[in-house]
Amino acid sequence: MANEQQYPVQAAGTTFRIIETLHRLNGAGVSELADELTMPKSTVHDHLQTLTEAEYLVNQNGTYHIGVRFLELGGFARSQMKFYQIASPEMQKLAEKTGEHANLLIEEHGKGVFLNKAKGSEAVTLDTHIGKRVHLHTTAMGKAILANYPESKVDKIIDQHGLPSVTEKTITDAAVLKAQLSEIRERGYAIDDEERVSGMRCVAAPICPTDGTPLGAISVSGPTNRFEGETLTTEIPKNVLSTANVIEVNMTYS
Amino acid sequence: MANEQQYPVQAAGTTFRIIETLHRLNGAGVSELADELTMPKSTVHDHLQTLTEAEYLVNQNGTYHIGVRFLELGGFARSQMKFYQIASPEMQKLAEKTGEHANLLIEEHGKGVFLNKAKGSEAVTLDTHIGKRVHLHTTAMGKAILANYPESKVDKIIDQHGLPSVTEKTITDAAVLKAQLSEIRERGYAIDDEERVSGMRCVAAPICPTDGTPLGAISVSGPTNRFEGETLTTEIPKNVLSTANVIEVNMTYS
DNA sequence: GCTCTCGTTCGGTCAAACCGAATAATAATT
DNA sequence: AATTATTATTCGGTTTGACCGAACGAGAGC
Repeated sequence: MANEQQYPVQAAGTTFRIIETLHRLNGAGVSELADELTMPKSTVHDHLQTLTEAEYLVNQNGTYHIGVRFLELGGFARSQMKFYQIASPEMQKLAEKTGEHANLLIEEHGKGVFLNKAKGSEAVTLDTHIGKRVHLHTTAMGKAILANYPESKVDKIIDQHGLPSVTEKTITDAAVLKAQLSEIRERGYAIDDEERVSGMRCVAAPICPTDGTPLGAISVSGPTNRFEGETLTTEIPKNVLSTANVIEVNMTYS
Repeated sequence: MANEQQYPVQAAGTTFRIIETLHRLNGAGVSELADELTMPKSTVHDHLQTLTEAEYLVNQNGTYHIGVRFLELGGFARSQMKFYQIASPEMQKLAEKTGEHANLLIEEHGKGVFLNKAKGSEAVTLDTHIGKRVHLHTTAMGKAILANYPESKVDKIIDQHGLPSVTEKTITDAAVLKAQLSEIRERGYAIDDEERVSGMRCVAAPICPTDGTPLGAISVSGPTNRFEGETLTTEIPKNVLSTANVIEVNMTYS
């Protein structure tokens, strides 16, 4: 992997590297960041200063943290999406009906981004916060989206992000993935069998109104012991597909 | 107002100016942005290129948009906040009990940031998306927070952001505001009477566990015709204060 | 009170941010 | 379809400011 990315504006690249490291470390001081990034302290300090003055970071007695200011940008971007507006209430109903977690995911730059989640009565606590980015091939929603992309786009995404494994059941082979994608395309829905989180299964359907390009996907997820047999193969898919259909219809008739 | 802000890393300042303009215009092309910012197209293009490659912007056939990638940063920052974790479910209950919108706001860099909102059965559609930033003096939640800050901090915030009016009822005089803050401090809750949005009233209580410094505030908001008489002066405040108290207790006993 | 570590400030230097101008691509108009 | 207008993109030079090392200050720990 090429380690040195070269953006047209290098300083902006540095700034975001710092932000991302701060995100990863969940807050840090100047020296800690400088060590982590093998950069001079003064440079890091310059950037932190700038970001704090611009009100994107907060300094809690020496430790810098990502500010909720970023929610303004992300939250606004999300609220502008027709798909999010229409799908959210339906997703809520789906969670209530099934008693499990319902999720909403879109693709951006070849990765999946959770736009929303709704908690059902039985739902277990999850690792997914809103905005979380995941590799598409590790989730049912991601696979549902990929299955409806042209193969060239799928190849591009695999090339861009690879197929890293996050559990022992994650699909790491392109051929295996593609075979499953064509299955999904025929069946209409996708299943994730502990491919992202051990002990969790997930059933997802893509949202593809008008033409073929999927706008995103919805899913229901829960522990393996409640996601098996008839429930997994019939009942849950039926509910997910039905909700997906309602969203598709609502999307076309604004 | 000083027009030329000078950050230690100017390029980062430029990048965020572009991002903020893109946010304000809700997407734009290179030329439009260059005009708006009176910058050369090539410079704007360099930054847009960088931001897109870094996956923070998306390019939809020529028009650049803020990506939901920012949700990852903001959403994570929020999810790490104990206050958010504890207050959210209580806020949900408050919305159900009152049938109106319940809101959660914290202060960051002298402005108010909406962390969450819960929709009651009767709730009208609102202009506030999650992450929205507002001037503290224009909302009941903001005033509830300010009322529990030391005067020096209040002065600093007024100095920093001023007291701009957004409706004809917005408080624009520092003396008037301070008088109201001391009232709020005694009474324990704050009221916003169409000071941010015409036709809307809001009742808020600060969350101040352990020591005096407020962590944020919760509120219930709705149309003026449902927020009057006994409801406004007794019933709603009772519910809001009770919820605030539950949150405070839960905060102290982790 | 001393030391060690961390955050911050300062000024020089050379890389790169910025810009103008030229080119390519797209949309609009006739 | 040809032409024009407008857009996005590329390219290379200039000079600014990003980057860095080193010195300074603040604070915690012993």
